[in-house]
Amino acid sequence: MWNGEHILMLKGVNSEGKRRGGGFNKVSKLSQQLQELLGVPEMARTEVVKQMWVYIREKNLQDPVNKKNIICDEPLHALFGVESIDMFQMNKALSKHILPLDSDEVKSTEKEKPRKHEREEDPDEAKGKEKRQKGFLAPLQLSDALVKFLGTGENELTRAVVIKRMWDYIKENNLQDPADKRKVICDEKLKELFEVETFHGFTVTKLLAAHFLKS
DNA sequence: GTACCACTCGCATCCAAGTG
DNA sequence: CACTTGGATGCGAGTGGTAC
Repeated sequence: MWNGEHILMLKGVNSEGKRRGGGFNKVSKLSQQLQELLGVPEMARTEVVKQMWVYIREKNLQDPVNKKNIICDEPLHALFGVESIDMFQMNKALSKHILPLDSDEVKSTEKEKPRKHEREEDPDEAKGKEKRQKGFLAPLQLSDALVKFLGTGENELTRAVVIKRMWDYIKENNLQDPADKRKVICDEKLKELFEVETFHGFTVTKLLAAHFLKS
């Protein structure tokens, strides 16, 4: 028979059991109704499904004609708002009752990662002018063309800020290739700046490199 | 020589049970 | 066996000036 190991092998998980962190395994917060049904406030999505099936079999709620169909008893009816539900529909319906822990306030310790904000508020620039930002955070001199393109008059920005602005612009003007959103189709302004028709999202920094002048 | 950090999206991954 | 459904998550892709 197929045991867990075989399945893991099939799934491409190596023998050391190194598994990618799956979103399914993440413990989530349950809605009030689901909490009442299952008796716990938090559970991994996979566990929820499992428990639902335990419950369904206990109560014998499967439609004998079509076992994929589940006849809702009162608690389930309250939960899903329907008389019966297809097993796949149930997964969909369940998602309304499985909430990210984030929505609950800071109960867990580590989940909070306001790294971006921390950095935005990084006081280095405000307080310690003499302490120049380093590496990626160091502001760079922009080419005239890039200054003109950005249209803000700023001639010194960090790489990260420029990249962000670029993507803002790309999205605003809907320049992403719908077939592959990593591809960008240049409009006139971009063509002028980069002198290409299209470019790959990853190469933005490469293209931009020509517009960062060494000081 | 190497780690650092920012940006973006696509993809594989995780699991359950029943059907074809 | 492969396929169906749900969706969050982590990785990987490329770049590069600077500090260690």
